[in-house]
Amino acid sequence: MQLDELKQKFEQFLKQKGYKVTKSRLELIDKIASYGSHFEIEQLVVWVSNQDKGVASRSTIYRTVKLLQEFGAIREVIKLGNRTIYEFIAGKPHHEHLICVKCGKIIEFYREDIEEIQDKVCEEYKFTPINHRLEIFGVCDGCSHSLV
Amino acid sequence: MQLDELKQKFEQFLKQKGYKVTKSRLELIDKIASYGSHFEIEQLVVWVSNQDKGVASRSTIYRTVKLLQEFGAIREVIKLGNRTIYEFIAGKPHHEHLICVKCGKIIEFYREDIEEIQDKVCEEYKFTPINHRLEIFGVCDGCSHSLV
DNA sequence: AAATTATTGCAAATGAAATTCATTTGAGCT
DNA sequence: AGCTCAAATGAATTTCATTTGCAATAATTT
Repeated sequence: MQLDELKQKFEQFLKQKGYKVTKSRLELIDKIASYGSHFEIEQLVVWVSNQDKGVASRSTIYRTVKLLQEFGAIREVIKLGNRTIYEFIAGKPHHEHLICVKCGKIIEFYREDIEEIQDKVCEEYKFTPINHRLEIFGVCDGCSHSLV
Repeated sequence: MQLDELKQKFEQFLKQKGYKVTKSRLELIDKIASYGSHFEIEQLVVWVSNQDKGVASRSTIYRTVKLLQEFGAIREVIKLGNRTIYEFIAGKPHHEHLICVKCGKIIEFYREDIEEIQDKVCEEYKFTPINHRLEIFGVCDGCSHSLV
């Protein structure tokens, strides 16, 4: 999906919810999209506030991230200790994560068969799934060869 | 595994690490074991402090939960928002969770095939897994019939 | 039993996230 | 364009879970 298209959809979403289309909100989509796929809010705050003009304050960033989650462009993907890592998922197919506990590297993968098994499990328990998250913590190839 | 056996192993663990075997530590294992399989630290703090004698203070509980994680008797299983739900896993086989977002009910399940697929994925990425967590959020059978 | 070292409990500090509130801005209306 | 009003913003403050510093205490070591 094109970023412009996404922004249009976000505008629609906002209007439909009775929210307002503001500069901050639209600019934040840009910023988040160009930040890279995974981010933590506090990093984003620092990064955004170091940019030319103040796109948005810390509170607005927190609020907008929530909105974007509601909209579905963003997802909380990794929760490790007290850190929350978000991911920009707009238009991206669903996937899971391998997280290197040494260097923090994040590897994405997708397995249709895991999805299918989950569906079966949910059916079995008459459970209606909304979303899921599979986090595999471990050591990546690079780190397993390093001596540190 | 018997609780006494577990406590013995925990003592060994402490000694081997150069930590001390204290009353609080041993009593906290008892308390956690009898609390039920899933718990949040704050609940535990309240529950424990309402018991006869003060087994341990809030800080000691936090510190001991960390120790027990290191020892392997406890695991952080669900992270939702800013809540962390722990599980007493000593001697329990590995499993994943379905979490009802309406009533908070937690259903455990285990699928050998999911484990196998994960191993394959890790092999593919030359990733050495340490642990993993699959959380499926959704609505349980009971809640999907309720009108609330 | 004295010496050594880790643990405890309290209070204070931390840090992420939410919230308050005065001010500003967007959207609809004329 | 100007008016109105509800919603959004920014700055500061608060909340809440978790962590930490430190003096007192308890567990090991000798």
